[in-house]
Amino acid sequence: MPELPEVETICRGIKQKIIGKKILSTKTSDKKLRLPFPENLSSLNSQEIRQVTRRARYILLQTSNNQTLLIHLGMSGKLLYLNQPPINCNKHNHFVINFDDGSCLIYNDPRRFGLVDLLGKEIELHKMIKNLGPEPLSSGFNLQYLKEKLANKKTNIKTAMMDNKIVVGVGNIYVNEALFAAKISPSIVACKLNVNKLGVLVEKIKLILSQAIDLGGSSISDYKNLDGDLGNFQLGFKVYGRENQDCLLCNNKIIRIKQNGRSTFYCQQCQKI
DNA sequence: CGGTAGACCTGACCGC
DNA sequence: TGCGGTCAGGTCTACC
Repeated sequence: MPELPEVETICRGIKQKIIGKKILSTKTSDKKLRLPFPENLSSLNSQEIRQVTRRARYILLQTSNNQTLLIHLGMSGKLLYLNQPPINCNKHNHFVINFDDGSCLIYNDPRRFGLVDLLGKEIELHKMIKNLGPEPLSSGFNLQYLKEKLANKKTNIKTAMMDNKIVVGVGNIYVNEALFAAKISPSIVACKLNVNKLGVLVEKIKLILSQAIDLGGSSISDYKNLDGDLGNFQLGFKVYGRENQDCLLCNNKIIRIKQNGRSTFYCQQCQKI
C-alpha cells in the first residue's frame, strides 16, 4: 500500500474526519506489530485529536495533552475510518481508536510490518524519526544536497534513493518510475552520476511524487469502505510491474532485475546511464 | 565504517 | 484440491 503519496493521501483523508474528535478508548489486538504496542495507550482516553501530520511514511496524530501517536503502515497497512463501530471484526484489525461520537479509526495490517507508538512532544528525538533525511518535496531536497550526499556512495543509484537517510518516502514503485523518467540506469553507481543527471533525478522524483499525490487525492475518496482498495494509482505506471511489456518510448522490452532483494523494472535502451 | 543478506509476517497466485 | 514455490508498496538487525 503505502509509499509517500499514499501515506500523504491517507493523512489528508483522515485529517478532515478526525481533527477535533475526542477519543473514547483504544483497542489493540493480541498480535504484535513490528514493535509491541505502547503500554500507556489509555492516556489517550478523553483526549482530543488536535492535528494530523506526516513525517516520511509516519502518520502523526497529535492530541490535546501533547502526546503524538505515531503510525507506520509497513507494507500492507491501511487506515479505515468508519462512522460506526465495525459490524464484524476483520482478523487483521490490530488497532482501533473509538471516538466519543461512535465513529472509529481502524488500523488494519495483514503482514504486521507496521507499528504504532506513543510519544511526547519531542517527535524529532524519536529513534525512528531522528535519522531521517529530508522530505522529497521540500526545498531541502535539492541538487546541491544530493550531490554532497552521494559523493562517496558506492551503491547503485536505485538503492541509494530508497535509503531513508538520504531522502525519505521514495519507495520501490516511484523510484522505478523516477529513474525511467530521468533516463537513468538503476544499476549505475550513485557517486558516478554526473551533475546534470542528478539534477534531472531530483526534478523527476519531485514531479512523479506530486503527480501521484494529486492522483491519490482523487482516487481515495471514501474511507468507509473496508475493501475499497485504493485502485487508480497503478494506472500511470510506465515501468513498474511491466516486465516483458513494451517500453512506452522505444518499444524495447521492459526487464526486471533484483537489487537488494527488491524488483527493479527498467528499459535498457532508454536508461543506459 | 559502509554495504548487503536476512529477518519480520500473511496472502495471492502460478505450475504441477 | 493441495502443495511448494515465488511474489508483494518497508525497514531494522546482524554480519562481513
